[in-house]
Amino acid sequence: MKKYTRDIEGIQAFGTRLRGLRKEKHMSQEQLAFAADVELSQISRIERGVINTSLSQIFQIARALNMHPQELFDFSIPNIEK
Amino acid sequence: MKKYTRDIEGIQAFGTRLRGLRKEKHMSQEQLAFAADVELSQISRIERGVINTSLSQIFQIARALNMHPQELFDFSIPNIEK
DNA sequence: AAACAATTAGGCAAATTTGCCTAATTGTTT
DNA sequence: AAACAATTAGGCAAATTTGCCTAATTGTTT
Repeated sequence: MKKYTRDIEGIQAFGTRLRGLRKEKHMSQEQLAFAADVELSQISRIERGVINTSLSQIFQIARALNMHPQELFDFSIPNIEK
Repeated sequence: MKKYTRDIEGIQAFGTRLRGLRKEKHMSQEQLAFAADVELSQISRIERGVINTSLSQIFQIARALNMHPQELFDFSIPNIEK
């Protein structure tokens, strides 16, 4: 049996961060989805941390928010200093 | 027919960045793979930009390199200021 | 409270990733 | 050049993501 381990905490932290940034910009999930060319339901899944999204969607979403991908990762990681 | 568009340039830039960081740390792909708990062939695919890897593997690899995920995205994005 | 907007939930199928593997190619050291 | 290490290439199957969709739930405004 294959193991598909994943960093659940990181995925959730990312989702929370995304939600915060989207709200700061006063965008609805639908607006972000349209701008990023990503499905509305997918934005919802990412923000809730139920999905392990892809590098490409990270770039697409960052661009839709008009920010650098690094900003999406601007939260603390245990035992790692930025 | 479904379209699975992707940001090829971003994916390749990320791979190039990862390779640079790994070499800076004098690690082989095998060492990085072991430390990140990601398959060796997967590291190879990511660095070559042939695959659109996941958020979780980004976190796993960053941790294996002992750095914040933001560092993996430390390259310029057209028309976006950091 | 009613009406509306926004978000969540989840099913489905196709596309893609990922782990596992072996072989081939390329790079490095003696 | 030979020997070895490192990387690339790619096939396969299972797991997962993603787009597309409809319905249910939650939040907001009047």
